[in-house]
Amino acid sequence: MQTEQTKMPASVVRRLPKYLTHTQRLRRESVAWVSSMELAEALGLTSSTVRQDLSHIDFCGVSKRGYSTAGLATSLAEALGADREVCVVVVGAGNLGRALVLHDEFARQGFKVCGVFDADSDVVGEKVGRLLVQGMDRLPETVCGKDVDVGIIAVPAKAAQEVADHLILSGVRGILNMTAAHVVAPDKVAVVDARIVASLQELSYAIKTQGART
Amino acid sequence: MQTEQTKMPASVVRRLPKYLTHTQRLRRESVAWVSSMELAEALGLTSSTVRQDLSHIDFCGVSKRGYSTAGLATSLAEALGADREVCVVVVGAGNLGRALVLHDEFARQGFKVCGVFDADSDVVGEKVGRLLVQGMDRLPETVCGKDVDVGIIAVPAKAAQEVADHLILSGVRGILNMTAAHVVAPDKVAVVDARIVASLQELSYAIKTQGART
DNA sequence: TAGATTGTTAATCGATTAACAATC
DNA sequence: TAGATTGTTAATCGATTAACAATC
Repeated sequence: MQTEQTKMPASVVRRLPKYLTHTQRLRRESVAWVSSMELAEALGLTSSTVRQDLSHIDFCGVSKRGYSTAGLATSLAEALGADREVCVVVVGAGNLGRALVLHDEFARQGFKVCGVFDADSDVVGEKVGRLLVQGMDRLPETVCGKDVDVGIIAVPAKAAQEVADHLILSGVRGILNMTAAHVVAPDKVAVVDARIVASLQELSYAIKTQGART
Repeated sequence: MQTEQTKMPASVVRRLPKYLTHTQRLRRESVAWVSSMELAEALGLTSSTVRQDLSHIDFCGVSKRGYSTAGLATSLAEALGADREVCVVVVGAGNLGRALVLHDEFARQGFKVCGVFDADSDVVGEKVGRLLVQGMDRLPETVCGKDVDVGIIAVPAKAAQEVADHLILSGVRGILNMTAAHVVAPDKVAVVDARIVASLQELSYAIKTQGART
């Protein structure tokens, strides 16, 4: 059981969203209890890994019954910081950027898109959902004024670092990088890569080696 | 140096796209040689990890000079299967699906979108770029007829498994899952999660614990 | 040549799995 | 109660890092 001061291992943090998503679904289906074995089965893990992972959050299971889905969902959300609204901005109003602004799943999981920006003055002023595309010069005031924690980079790869630098100067504390480029940031700004093309390349490798010995 | 029969560790495969992207960029910038230290520096790794990783591909560096960017890019592409065109289909013609169909980066890295599908008959027939949205019943013939290796799931999370089952039956060998739901597939079909929302939740955790001891 | 950098072996570190006492 | 399931400790496994001989 985790005291608020220590960080969980990254490997554990990366699995927590899966537990959360699945537990929320069980709740919607009115399932009240779930065991480590059932979670493992559903998510392709071992029950041992599940119990180890859940021992990091501030929540206890019950012998012979497992974990209450209500309590588990709440604790997981709290552990991840998914119990509060997180404001994000999207930089890049191309196809991908627009899709992210309009992505329903974000709002449903507590991520609110508070602004969309583009360097191209031709698209500045266009409407994306309820938002207007703004010029990059407006980024700092939006980040400060609306308490934006996260910036999403959805521009061509070659502009990724430049956009990251803008976001960092504007004061975001986390960056979601949708490009294939590596982005450098100071320690105080967390960077996570979404790696869409890289994921396809992983698949390409997996397909190529299907049948080869492990 | 890797013989074609053994698979590389997943941890290595996940880093190869980063080496490839960076090396391609160096080539564009007319940089002919790169050392393991330079690669490590640029990508946030150690030079030891870089040398270990590159020892898995069929390519040798040169003492005192490092790796030829031309040779490295070619070998990495070959190792990943990125030297041939991979046909993909996108299932889901919502905002995200459409954005992926139109995503320039795919074509540039050798992924060709050969079809886009949706279960909603209202959007079937609409145009996305040069493609028409097709009904789900057309999926099997497209996958077979056009030798499609990969299906991308870009539908609401609750329909993810159903779409995965369609793709599997149609004969794809890999699935890129853009939803938060876990997707189950037989061993012969590789699944990679893009985890956009999960990545935001990772960031949310990182932000929440910024300043906490590691 | 001297010095820099590779490829590889050995050491360390961390993550996963197994095992089991505690418990409801 | 008996049996199932947790939380945790110990064992295993794999990934990363360090070290260094070989080499250009």
